Amino acid sequence: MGKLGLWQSIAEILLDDIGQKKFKAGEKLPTELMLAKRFGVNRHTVRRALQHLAEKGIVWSKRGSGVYLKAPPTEYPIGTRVRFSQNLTLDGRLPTRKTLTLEIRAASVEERNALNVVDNGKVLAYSGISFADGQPIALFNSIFDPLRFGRLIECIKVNNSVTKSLNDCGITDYTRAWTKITAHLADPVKANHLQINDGQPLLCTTSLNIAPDGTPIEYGKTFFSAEHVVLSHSDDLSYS
Amino acid sequence: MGKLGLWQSIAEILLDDIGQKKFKAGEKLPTELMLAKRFGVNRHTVRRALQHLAEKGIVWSKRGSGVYLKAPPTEYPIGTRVRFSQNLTLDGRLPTRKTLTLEIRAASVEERNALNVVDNGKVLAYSGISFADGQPIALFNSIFDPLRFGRLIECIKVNNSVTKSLNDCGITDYTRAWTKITAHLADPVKANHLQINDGQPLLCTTSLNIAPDGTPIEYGKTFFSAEHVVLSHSDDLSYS
DNA sequence: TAACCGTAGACAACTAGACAAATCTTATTT
DNA sequence: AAATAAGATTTGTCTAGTTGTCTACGGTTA
Repeated sequence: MGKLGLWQSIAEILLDDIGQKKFKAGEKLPTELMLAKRFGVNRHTVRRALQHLAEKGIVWSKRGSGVYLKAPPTEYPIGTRVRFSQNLTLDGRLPTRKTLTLEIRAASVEERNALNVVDNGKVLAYSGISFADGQPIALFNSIFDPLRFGRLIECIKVNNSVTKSLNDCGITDYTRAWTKITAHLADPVKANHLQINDGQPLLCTTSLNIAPDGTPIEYGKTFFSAEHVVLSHSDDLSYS
Repeated sequence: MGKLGLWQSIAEILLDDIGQKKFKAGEKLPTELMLAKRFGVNRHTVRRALQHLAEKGIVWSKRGSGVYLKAPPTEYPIGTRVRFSQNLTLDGRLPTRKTLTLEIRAASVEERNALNVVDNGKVLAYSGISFADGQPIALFNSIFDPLRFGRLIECIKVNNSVTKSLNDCGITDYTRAWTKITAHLADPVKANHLQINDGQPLLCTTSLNIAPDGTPIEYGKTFFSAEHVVLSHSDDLSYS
């Protein structure tokens, strides 16, 4: 039966260290060279051990920066109670978001078609990263009509919540008109943001939210890390 | 199709933005620091991307001032690959299908939990490939209770239709209780069946169909080629 | 032999920080 | 109102540290 390879032993020791909480979640591990010196092996051997941990989703490495301990690999079923017709909200976990862009800019063709309003070709674009318990799980991109929701920029800066900000702009209710779901491979930039390896699968939802009177409100595109998210849907839920 | 570096991806995204006319000609682009924050990378990486665009004569930079868009943006080719739109509530039920397996076998844990019936641990498993226009679109896998639907094997062989066969077994109506959507990478076997490269993304739906009285009928798992399929969902569709 | 493991080195890609040079903004002075 | 000065911003350049990838080589094992 198997004698343990050197790198497997190292992986186990590292796992042990992690289990004993010698490293905090999200923190940087010692560099490969330091680990190599500590274990008295070649850097490549350490790399192999780290690669193993990365495949198990325990650590995540950022080129030029270091290897980081991932937030606990909790399952993120986006609950069975999620209503597809509304924005997906994470319950039970601490949802946070980080803004990447929040600006009024020219609309792309796609955006122009979705929100047919757009008069002078400008849209309000809000993009960022969604976290659950500190783990990035999605890249979102929301497009609004700046004429109706110009105030939204300031509101979002304060509230950090779209629903609440829309409320401040007089939209008390909106519903999901449709959702399209596709899958893609993560490009390097998205992978970097989501702290996954590039080439990993992403779930992509494209959707349109409309007001009760049918006018489009928000055109959104969201990329979920398939590793962390399961989209679920039930027919017999009531959409209010 | 080599792997893209980070800066190459960023250059591509910027090119995309320019093509989509998100920046006007002669206008200043966001500063390197802003772009770095947006893409979640170091300023130097952004600089590399900008340098590339500068070499292509698309932008020019002025020290102390900023980076400016030079050429009038060329219209971006709206790359719309024609894709199959598949409604979420109608799984894998596509024009032609090819049977891979049709047998009664031991149930997996997952299947046992889904169809809580299963007494002696056996299930009726029906798997195959769905085609559209000769193009393989999805790999489906349906699980039934063999006690209730033992005759299904013969029916399916004749009908080549699940709905019709269930009808022959006395099930005139059934509805989708829930659907879970995930994304995975194609393993070599699945890739081969779907005639795509392995490592390509797959959309995976797991679902349960139930009878009007709530008893589970079919537990299904379908892998769609993300390259060819878009799952879509609208609230205002009538499911009948 | 063939496959695998570990060592070794070189280079590329990315991060990080510091500083210089050019420009822009703003306040102050004339 | 115009010119000037000071400070902040922005791009250019440099050095250093870290991870990713590639090639090569020897030893062990099946």
